[in-house]
Amino acid sequence: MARTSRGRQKVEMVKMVKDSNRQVTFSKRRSGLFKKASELCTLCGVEIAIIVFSPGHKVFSFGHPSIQALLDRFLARNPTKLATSSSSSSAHRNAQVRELNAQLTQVLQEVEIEKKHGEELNRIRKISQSHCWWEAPVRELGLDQLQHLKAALQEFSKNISRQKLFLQTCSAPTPTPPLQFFGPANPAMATLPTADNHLQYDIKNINPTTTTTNSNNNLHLHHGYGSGFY
Amino acid sequence: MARTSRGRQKVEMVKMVKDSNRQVTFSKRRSGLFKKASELCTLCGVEIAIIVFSPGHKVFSFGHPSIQALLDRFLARNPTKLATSSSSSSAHRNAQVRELNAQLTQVLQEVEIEKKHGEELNRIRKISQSHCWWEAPVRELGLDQLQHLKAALQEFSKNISRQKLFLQTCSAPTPTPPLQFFGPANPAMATLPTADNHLQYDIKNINPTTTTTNSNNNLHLHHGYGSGFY
DNA sequence: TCACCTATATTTAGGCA
DNA sequence: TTGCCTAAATATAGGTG
Repeated sequence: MARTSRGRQKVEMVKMVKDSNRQVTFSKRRSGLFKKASELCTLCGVEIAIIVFSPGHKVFSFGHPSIQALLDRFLARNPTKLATSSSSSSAHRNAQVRELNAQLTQVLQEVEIEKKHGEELNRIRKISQSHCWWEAPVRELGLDQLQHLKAALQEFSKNISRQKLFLQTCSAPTPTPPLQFFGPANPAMATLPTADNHLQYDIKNINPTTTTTNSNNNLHLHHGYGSGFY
Repeated sequence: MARTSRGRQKVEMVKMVKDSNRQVTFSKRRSGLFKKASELCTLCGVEIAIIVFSPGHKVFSFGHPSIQALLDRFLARNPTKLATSSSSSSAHRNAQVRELNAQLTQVLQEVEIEKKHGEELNRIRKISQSHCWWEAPVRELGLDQLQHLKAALQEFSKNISRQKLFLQTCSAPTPTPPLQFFGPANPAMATLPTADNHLQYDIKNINPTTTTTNSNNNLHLHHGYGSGFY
């Protein structure tokens, strides 16, 4: 087995840059957090409420025995000083809310567009990289690829030599010779593999022993939690 | 000293019977929970509020950026049927407006980030293309570049041959031979870009870490939390 | 209650399905 | 999104001061 996993990686305590990563990490760690909370509930018989506003504008909450009850108790102890200024008329108020809603919708659309843009660029970059697979360390290429590569490069080398001779002979601003690097003109190149069959060497990992940790679960039942409304 | 510690013991997920143990465990696990929460805040840029009623009838709370704000937002989304409905309508209204404002601000920030991201990707792409000049048709290359390229590729060709031989000799799943394509050994290649200077922009490593856990370091600053009043 | 120690028990990052 | 996998990073039980 060719070292399938590098195991858990250390991660800097900085906001994760990549959106997908952040999402996955959020998901995993949120469930971890809620699990810890539920364990604390059962082990120590305490009451806990957790509210999380996700990056995706969702609300997740955990509460034992009930969020509402806990919030009520908490608010009773720490009276909120909600701004009861009642500054403007009801109509004005409604207008404000509608305005904010409109802005929010619009901006959310912008976010969507920008995200698509970003993903598109990432995609392009990835393609561009896979197009440049020979840039990767040789050790990552398969034997077939290496043979192809060798043949192609020798052919190419000859072409280059000719080209160089041609240029030296002419000594004039290059008049666009009929040569292309990796163009379809070169049959050796036409069959070059693309970067994604690296894994030929992988040995199928068949692990009959299901001794892995996950067979016995649900020791600690999660006290009802779920995403909030809206 | 004979066996000072038996290490961490497994504990049943039931309420701990011994009072002192329960206290200690509560203390430890509460701080662990808050730490996890703060990590989640930092890593994923989310907002979290936690309220814990301890077995000793105390209240501990964690909140980033502020419990009050988070509770307001939560209550704005999940209208409570609090008995104290006296000022409820106006207060609730205010909470709603604040919620919308908060969302709006957050989303505007995201737009900014996404835009920067997009620009950054464009920039990288441009650089990457200019660095990948050998990908372009040969006709577009200058003499210097061609000579460079020829030398580099011939060297590479030799590497490939060696590599191939190695593989044929071994006939075993490649145990990572000590050969690299663009290693520093080849001076012609030394100036060629390696594929991984794309991401420089997101490496802001500010970590004065002292890795030992003992030194009481605030690596991940806990967004102000502490015991609530009473 | 908190800090520190050791030796384990858990969690989880990054890949993959 | 969720679940599974591996290997490494953390958390933490139990003990001591």
